[in-house]
Amino acid sequence: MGRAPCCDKNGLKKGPWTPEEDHKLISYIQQHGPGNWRNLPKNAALQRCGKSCRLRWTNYLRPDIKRGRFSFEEEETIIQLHSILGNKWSAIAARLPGRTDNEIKNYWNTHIRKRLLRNGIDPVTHAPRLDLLDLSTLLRSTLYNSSSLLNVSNLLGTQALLNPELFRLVSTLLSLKQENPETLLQYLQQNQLCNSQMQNQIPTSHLNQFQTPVSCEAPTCTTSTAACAPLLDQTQFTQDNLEALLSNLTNFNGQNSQENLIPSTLTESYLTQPPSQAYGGSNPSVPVPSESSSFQSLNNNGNQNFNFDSVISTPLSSPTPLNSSSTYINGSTEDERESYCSSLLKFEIPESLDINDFM
DNA sequence: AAGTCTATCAACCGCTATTAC
DNA sequence: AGTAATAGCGGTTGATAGACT
Repeated sequence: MGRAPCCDKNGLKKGPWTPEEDHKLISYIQQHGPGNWRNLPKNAALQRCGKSCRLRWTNYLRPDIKRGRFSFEEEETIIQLHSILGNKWSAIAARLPGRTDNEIKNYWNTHIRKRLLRNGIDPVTHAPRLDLLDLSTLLRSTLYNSSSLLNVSNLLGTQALLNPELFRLVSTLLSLKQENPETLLQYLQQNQLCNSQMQNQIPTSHLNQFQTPVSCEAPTCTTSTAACAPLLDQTQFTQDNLEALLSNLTNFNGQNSQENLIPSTLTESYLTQPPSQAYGGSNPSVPVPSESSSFQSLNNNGNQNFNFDSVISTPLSSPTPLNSSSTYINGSTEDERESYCSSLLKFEIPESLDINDFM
């Protein structure tokens, strides 16, 4: 137990301040200045504790407090400072003249935090959330790399966060594809891409998908039990097959947790990426994400209709530097802010995705 | 129109750091 | 140096307004 609340003593008043109380407090501080909060209530004839008076003054009555909506620049500053300082609201407030730590904290919790989550960013680490990522985008990029050099190193940044079995499998497939597609085919046939572990982890519907030549469309959910049947007929083997296979093998992140190949402990982890890289932009403190940090929206169904084309485009530069003069604009709509921040954050999660699950 | 839900934010609580004695 | 009081901070709560059904 900590110290007893000061306001419990002497039956001091709690709760919202009345205009009369505000007037008393303002008048007293105008005459004597702030400070000596312990004696202030008595001297100002207020039935409040000093702590309450200090809070009321610093958070609400101070003449230099800026009221009203946060500008884009203020919002951007808060995000950037938070990525560096964390929940050091007073330190952040010190960089935002006229804003109080309490106000910034409230604004963070009610607006920015939710927006970051909606855009696939963890508000604590400022890194993309692994459980919102689409690894198939990464793999597809590698698969279609015109240089034809297998760039597994692109994957290394995420390797540590993937199921090791999955990563090994994908790496092997890509390696074989690079060396010789026929070798890859043999590998697929020999392993049937369905060892005991994979049988348990890959839904039947996803495996069955590869019994058809072109598989980039929505998987057909069948009740077939032939999960371990040969996945590919030699005559059917195409790059599309491989792509679809990879996409499905790596597309479980957005699905229900029972089918998730990523260990549950890792779904609470994040990419090992410097915090500010999640945002992009020209500001040195906001590096542009690499190709490997493209992300894909989860579709409305959450799992079935997989769409490569929803990959988020190359990041834009931050529209304004951190300390630029204000481009806005109090009074803009939430949608406009959303749009602004979406471009700032570079990738987004559909509204239909229930971000409350991640809060 | 009434009831319910949701978002917001002022204010409080509990803890740590700092200061005074 | 040790102790108590005070200041300050961050997390949380709860009242309320507005949106939704």
